[in-house]
Amino acid sequence: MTERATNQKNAILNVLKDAQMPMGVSAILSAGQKVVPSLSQATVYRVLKSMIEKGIADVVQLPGSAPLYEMSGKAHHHFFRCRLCEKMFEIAGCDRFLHKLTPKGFALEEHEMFLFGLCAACKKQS
Amino acid sequence: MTERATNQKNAILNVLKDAQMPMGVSAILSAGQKVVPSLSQATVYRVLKSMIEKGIADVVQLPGSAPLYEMSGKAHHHFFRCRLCEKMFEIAGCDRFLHKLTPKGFALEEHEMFLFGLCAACKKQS
DNA sequence: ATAATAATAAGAATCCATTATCAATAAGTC
DNA sequence: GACTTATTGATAATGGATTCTTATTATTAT
Repeated sequence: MTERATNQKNAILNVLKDAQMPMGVSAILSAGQKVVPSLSQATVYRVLKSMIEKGIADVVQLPGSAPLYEMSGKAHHHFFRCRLCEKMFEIAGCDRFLHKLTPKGFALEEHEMFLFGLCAACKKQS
Repeated sequence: MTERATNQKNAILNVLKDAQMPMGVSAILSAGQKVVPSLSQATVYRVLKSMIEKGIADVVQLPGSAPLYEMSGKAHHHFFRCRLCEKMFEIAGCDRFLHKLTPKGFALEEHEMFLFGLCAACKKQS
């Protein structure tokens, strides 16, 4: 038989679609359980894996943390994470800078970049 | 009593001093065992931890990999890792670019950056 | 040299993220 | 509705990195 549509898959898909930032497995699990209370961690891992294989979702690897997940299809971007509220903000426009940093004769193929600090809201309060 | 000088500590220190790039625990262990054959993994962890606390060594966290270690005291820098020979090359001069990417009102405090691709030598051969 | 004890080696234990197992459940076909 | 089997839930198992334990070794003060 072919692949089946399930409430669990839909729940996880919608969680990621509604997310304002990349989410980790445990956050996806909690959010998904609000829709499908029985949702289990194993299913989150299974469904995420399948979504990534299909190209529906992408992995975001922060240094020293477990991977986060987001819907794919966004333009290339990076993240600024606020140290206080922990929100993540998308950053674009890296490429024109990075090539200038690449040594002569080198071929730049991929890159990772993360900015950390205070977002505008948290900066005001401090 | 006070801290003692040991061959193990010296070996690990020298391994890091001689290193041309950040090293992982297992690489440090192998290199150290050439000087002190009995050197154990636990000691590498213990000594590295102590070196970091003292500010002698720094941790380099690549996304999705175990941490690497290097001597501290270097000017701020990042790395370009060649996908073929796996060597790492230091990259400097990021700051002037990164502030331009930071949104208005945000305070940029820290950042991580990694470049991947081909180094000049490997690019020639391919 | 000797004694006191910091440091080590070896391996067991822990921790965390992820994967595997398998009986129970439920989507899709008839 | 009944059947086939993909999917799930619960939990055990795994893998890798790191820390703990303990008897042994080796540094340093005396």
